[in-house]
Amino acid sequence: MAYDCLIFLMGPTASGKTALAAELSKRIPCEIVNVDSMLIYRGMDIGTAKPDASLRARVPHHLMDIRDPPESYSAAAFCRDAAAVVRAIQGRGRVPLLAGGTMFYFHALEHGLAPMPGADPAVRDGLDARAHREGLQSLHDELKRLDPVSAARIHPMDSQRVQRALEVCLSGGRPFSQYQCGGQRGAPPLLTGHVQRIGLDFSDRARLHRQIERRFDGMLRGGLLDEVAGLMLRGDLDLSRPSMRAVGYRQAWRHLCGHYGSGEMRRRAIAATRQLAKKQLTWMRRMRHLKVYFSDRSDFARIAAQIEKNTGAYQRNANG
RNA sequence: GGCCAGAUAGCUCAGUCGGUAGAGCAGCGGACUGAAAAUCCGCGUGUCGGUGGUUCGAUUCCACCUCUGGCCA
Repeated sequence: MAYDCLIFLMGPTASGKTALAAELSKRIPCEIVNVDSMLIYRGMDIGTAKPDASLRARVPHHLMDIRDPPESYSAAAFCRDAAAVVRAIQGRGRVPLLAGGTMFYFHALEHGLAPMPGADPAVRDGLDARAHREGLQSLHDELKRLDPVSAARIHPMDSQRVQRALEVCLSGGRPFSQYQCGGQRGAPPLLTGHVQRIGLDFSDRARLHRQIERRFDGMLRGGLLDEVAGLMLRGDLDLSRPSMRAVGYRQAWRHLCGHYGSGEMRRRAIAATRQLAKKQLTWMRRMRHLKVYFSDRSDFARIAAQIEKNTGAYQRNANG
């Protein structure tokens, strides 16, 4: 037997994705594929609320602990990795359970990324230096010359998008916007099979906020500061690395450097987590065919049973 | 008990020579094509501590009261 389907499980931070994934894995022969840009890092366990060893021993987890903290990753790399892993899981006759909170990765997986030049560290460094010297407006002015369509769409102060667009123009020789339009038309879909999209949220924002606060305090008790102190001791990290911009890690890092006290660190980290959750919810609101459950009003066993039933409908003979 | 300072947005505070007020942070909404836990855009949410007085009009001036700091006893 095999399954011609896969499950997306998404939700803001602290909404209970891991708990529901654990419940699902008891009922459905599945393997979990991480869809979170921070769970990919080895040695970042406490602040990312990585699934514990017992769950990872019971159910195979993919795309977790695949990078060292000084390295970077990307949506495109994720799409390639995830597509391969999903095919392999389907080949083993199991259901891929894609779970995480990086909504851009879910979006890229479903809608594809137009083929175009990838990130080029040398070009980025050059653009960073230029932005520092001449200001962001100057970069945007140059984008206006090279790619007026993108310049009109990207706000001059949006440093990362201005730089990315310029990076593509400079290293690809064609305007960024030209790669974008139509790029994904001819590309084959990354995934095959019916997708069940499950979202988690709280019935009211204040409850999510309380949960975020409780969870961060738990991380502090669990040794978050020791974890970050250990990362600092490596000597090959700084706050410009994507991994060290992670919510909680960034504030702990600054606290350990003496920028502010522990109370201020806690306050800022919790606020940053709330802001992250809010942005995740903004993505979720415009996702189509998403079945959203309220974590604070739901019985995860019951949800899992419902999803198990839906999944059964996509079971087929392996030779059929 | 006396004196002084303060009381304005959820928090920290600015301001109004008398015409009902604005910053930062927090919050809310949005964008998102190889950094996405990133990077941006938009929005001020208010018995100006209470009661009275002066005034056409008081958050602003005056008196008293309450509370919070500080100093003196």
